[in-house]
Amino acid sequence: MEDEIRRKRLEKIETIRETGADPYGRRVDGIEPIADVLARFEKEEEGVKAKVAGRLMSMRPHGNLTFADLRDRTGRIQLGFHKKLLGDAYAYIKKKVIDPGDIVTVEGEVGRTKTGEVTVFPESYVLLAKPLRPLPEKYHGLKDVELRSRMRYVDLFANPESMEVFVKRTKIVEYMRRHLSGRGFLEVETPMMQPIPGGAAARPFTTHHNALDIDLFLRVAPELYLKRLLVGGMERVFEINRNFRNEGVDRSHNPEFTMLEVYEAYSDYRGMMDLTEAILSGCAKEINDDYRTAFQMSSDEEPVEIDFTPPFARKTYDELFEEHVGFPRADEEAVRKKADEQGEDLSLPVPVLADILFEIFVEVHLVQPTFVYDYPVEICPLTKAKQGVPEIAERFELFIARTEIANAFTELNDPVVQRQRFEDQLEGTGVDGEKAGKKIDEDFITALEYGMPPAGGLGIGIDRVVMLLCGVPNIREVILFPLLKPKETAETRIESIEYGEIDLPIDKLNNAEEE
RNA sequence: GAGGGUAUAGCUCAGUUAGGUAGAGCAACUGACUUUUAAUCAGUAGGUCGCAGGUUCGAUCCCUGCUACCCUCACCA
Repeated sequence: MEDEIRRKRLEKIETIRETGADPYGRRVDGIEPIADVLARFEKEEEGVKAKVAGRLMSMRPHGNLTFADLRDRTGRIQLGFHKKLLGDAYAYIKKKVIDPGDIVTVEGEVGRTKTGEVTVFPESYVLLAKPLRPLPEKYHGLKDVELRSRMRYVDLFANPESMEVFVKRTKIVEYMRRHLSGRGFLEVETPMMQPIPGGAAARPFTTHHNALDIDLFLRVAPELYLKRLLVGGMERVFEINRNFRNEGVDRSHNPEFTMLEVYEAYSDYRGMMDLTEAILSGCAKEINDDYRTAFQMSSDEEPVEIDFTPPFARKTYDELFEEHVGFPRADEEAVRKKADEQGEDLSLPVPVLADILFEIFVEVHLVQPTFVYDYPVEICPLTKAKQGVPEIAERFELFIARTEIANAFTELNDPVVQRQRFEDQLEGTGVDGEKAGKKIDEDFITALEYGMPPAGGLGIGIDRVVMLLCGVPNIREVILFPLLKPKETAETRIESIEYGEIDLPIDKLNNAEEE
């Protein structure tokens, strides 16, 4: 069937070529965005001419008049192809040489139909691209979640609500850039390929540089490089870019994801809290024109209203612990007992056990934006301790809809303490064999030894912010091309075999060139 | 990594109650139609029922394995 459609379309392409026209056109000048045409018509109404281009989305023929929808990036407008206006050229529309899905440009007068719909009545049209494949169902669109991700190019034009999410994503990132630039922050780019992966406790992807013959890691965080920039005197920096973590994939985790990291010299975690609140509330207001947004946290729950109106709730880690676990975190016996009831490994340090309890009993309650601050120092190796309170780290995490959205610290700038923390961390990871072979980033320590100003550091997970502000429950819906396993078909199998065969000669060729 | 679910026409979905090789709408094709907007009307065509085995006289349906995706959990942001 699909082949039959393809064959028919190829025949149509031949028909078009026989007339001397090119079914795959070229540059078109003087195109007006559809939204502008509609706005202009609202004002003038009389004698408005328009030249628009886009994809034909639906065609409704009535003999010598055919209505169609034309869509471009700015909107949709109705076209009324009329034999009286088009003459012989109308035959190609009547004979369906022009199909829904075709990309065309039309020029003509704008008017209203009987029903009052603003419509361009083309006096001429030019075919610019002829699809060989049929459009998805015009009413339901492309529903299949897998197909939508794999064929995002179809999803985008078939499902306006999908397009809307990605446009919003861009606007969210734009807003953040603008907001930070306005405060004098410089956007920078730091290495994605790092010899020592640092800045987060996550398993990295490994790769290899052939010419240098060194192993490299895709970064799990830009943190240690951004702090080097603080040493260098770039006092306010941020980066919005990809991080890579070689871990599980689920509805809130993609192996590559986008983080905003911000560092501000002479500030601290309190400053970062204010900044986070300003960025996120401003973003919500700008994107949705409302501080509130509806979000469905899991498939078996009703959507809840998340309210980004500042100020966000601010509660200490210990305060929330006692409130929801039922006893003070300092009560080590109670912590061990409760952890045991949960079947946790009691050989773990008490602060770690307490943190597990925190995750189980507290996080489910953190639905509205809530800053959780003043963490136990044991679970925050890169953080500066609170003045006069050595067991508390100056750190906060922002939770929204039970999910960690932001994470911030008062940065440690004492090179001796930093080295000690790194070493402790290496020792402490003996439990987890995966992390064996981790190294201390000596160059980062060296940088600190040149003096890093006291600073606040902040990380915000962009994908998750987009999920919240767009009311989308799955991270794949906010990433244009999320990672999917290649679909194994007979075709792809043959391709991989062919690659295997040509791989060798290419290798030999390269070696020959080197010598 | 564990458990549950889904896979039928290009798309959206029925269905085979209990095994006898499938159906609608849209899209396509032919025709009618000058104001529709999920256009309408008449007709035509389109399927290896995810892949590979097994049971059976016979499997899209039952069984086993595999693949992809979704959900829940674990790890993580």
